[in-house]
Amino acid sequence: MVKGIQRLRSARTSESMARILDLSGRRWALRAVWELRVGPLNFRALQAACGDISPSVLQRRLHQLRALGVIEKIPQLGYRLSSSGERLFHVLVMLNKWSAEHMTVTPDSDK
Amino acid sequence: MVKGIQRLRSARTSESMARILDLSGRRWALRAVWELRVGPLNFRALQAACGDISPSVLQRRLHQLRALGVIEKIPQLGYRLSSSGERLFHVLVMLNKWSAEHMTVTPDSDK
DNA sequence: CTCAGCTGCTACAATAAACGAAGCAAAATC
DNA sequence: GATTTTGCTTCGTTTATTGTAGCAGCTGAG
Repeated sequence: MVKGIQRLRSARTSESMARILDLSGRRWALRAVWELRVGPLNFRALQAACGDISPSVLQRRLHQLRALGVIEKIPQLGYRLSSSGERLFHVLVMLNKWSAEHMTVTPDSDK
Repeated sequence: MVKGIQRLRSARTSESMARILDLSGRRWALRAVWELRVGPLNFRALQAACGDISPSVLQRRLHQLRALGVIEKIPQLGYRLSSSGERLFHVLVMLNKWSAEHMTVTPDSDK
């Protein structure tokens, strides 16, 4: 293996980037944000939108997303994206676009 | 709770979107892509870049990312982003931007 | 008012995923 | 040829996710 070359490039991952990448790496986190794109959803509707995920995980994710200010709980309607969440949603729109362009032909295996 | 309203809005999540959201929901998946932004990294360098994650998870993620055509293994240098991966990286650039703008002031709790 | 149904959650046992340390064979370097 | 580096694999432990059940509070119908 060519030596040294791996260490020369840098530009460290920022703290804030590491944080959302971490949250994103938890199951259903981004999916929940994505499902809220249509407008406020209550707990059970959101649960259903994500494909009937376990309420315990959903509850946990909602707490975490609220802690980050991505979503907010509103009295009569359940949960909705905050303005920060709306912007995160914009990113997901790009991800959606990407997925449409690059994941059409892959019924690939896992392992 | 206001009745019925939850069911009126729709626009289902596409299959392809559900797929990357699922992969994204696995730990270190996006982080690995992000770390490869600087250029090819070999296994151990990538492992280190992600903060010395477990090699077993990394190995699994690399397989999954390769299965999706996001990264590719190159003979002497290890792993690098494919052209598809580069585009996914563009999405992550936006996520990075978002994180810089919206995660500066939150040393928030989890649960 | 009363009752059934819906709601937001919580509890908990079971399964799956991630961790982390150790190690190994092959390739690169010395 | 010995040593180091590399890409993994294995495996026992910890942590996360699942799925089912259930409960207390609110809501709307009668």
